[in-house]
Amino acid sequence: MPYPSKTDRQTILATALDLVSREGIQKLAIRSVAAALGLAPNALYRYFANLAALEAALADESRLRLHGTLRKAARKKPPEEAIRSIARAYVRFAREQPQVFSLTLLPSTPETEGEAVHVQSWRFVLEHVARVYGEKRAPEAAVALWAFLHGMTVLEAAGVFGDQKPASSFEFGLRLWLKAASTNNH
Amino acid sequence: MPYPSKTDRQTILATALDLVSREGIQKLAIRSVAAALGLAPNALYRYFANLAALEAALADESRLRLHGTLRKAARKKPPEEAIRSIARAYVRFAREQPQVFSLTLLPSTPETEGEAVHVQSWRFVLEHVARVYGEKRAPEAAVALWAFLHGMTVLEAAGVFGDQKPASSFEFGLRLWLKAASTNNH
DNA sequence: GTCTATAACCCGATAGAC
DNA sequence: GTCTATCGGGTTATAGAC
Repeated sequence: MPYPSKTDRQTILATALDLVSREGIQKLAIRSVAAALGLAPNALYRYFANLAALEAALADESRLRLHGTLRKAARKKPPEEAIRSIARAYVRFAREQPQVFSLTLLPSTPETEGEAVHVQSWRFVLEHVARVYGEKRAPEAAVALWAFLHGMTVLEAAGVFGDQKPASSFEFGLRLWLKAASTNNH
Repeated sequence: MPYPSKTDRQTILATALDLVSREGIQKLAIRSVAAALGLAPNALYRYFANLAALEAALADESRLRLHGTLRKAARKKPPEEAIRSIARAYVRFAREQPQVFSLTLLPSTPETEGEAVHVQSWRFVLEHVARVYGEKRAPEAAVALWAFLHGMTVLEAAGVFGDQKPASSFEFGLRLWLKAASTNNH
């Protein structure tokens, strides 16, 4: 009975993401995913054109998860507290799921069906930043904050801080950013 | 005449770094380096225990080059201008030699002969930051600045800004950081 | 110190049967 | 839609000759 499907796109994606989160992106391979699913390697080509397509889909999925985490962190919080919460959630996500987080900036699938997660997520952040920085300066402020947070996660993941978490530097940067918002905005 | 050396550690390192800067880290292999040198692959094992050791040495070398660039940028400049110059040099290095820059945070060779470049470079930055931020708050301020700059380079390299350079966000973040130094420090 | 040869793995992708 | 089998390529690392 070879005909009924043993798998589907979402199952493959979930399995692959699980594999990446445990073994790292460098262990991702058509063969390793197929083995984890108990399938022959070439079965996956029915769902993804090639390895690059699978990676792109994983990147989209990781962005989706990060976006969900940030949304949840900001829900129903006053402007400044929302920013603090988003910032903390971003760093925590990177810390707790480093391998998934590292997929976040990988190329996305070309097809722009509806609206890319990337765009959607960026608008979400922009709206929250605008609440404390004003519409006009929101883009620059948002990029600066994003860069700072992302840099912190990269440096930490690279081990430049040794064993101790750079909590004070995180607070330092965030406070600095928030202070500029409150003193400069009106 | 098989005995006279055809190569040495430094030549291998330079060739490998050249290869990485042109083809990217994923093309680095014992074989590819050997081919670029016109040697048999296993000749390299006389100089490096394995591929990981070669990579670690490359990471050290890339940090050395970055450090040299930053030193040159800061030379004989007044405190605040030195910071601006260092920041610009950091981003420019990442932009002009992205592949070499990406080696910068890779693991270093375990041997701690003398002082690791990493430590030396960090102290250099710290001294310059202390000149504008004071000794006490220098560590946190330096980490925050580093994270911001590094984040900017990573985001840019990932292509999140599309074609345009985020010059205004760079200025925004740097100005914010410098303003906090001048208003808070005395 | 470099050479040739090779062992022992890894991988993506395709062809053709069922 | 999944299977087996295979092509064609990659890699690290080692053995032994010179």
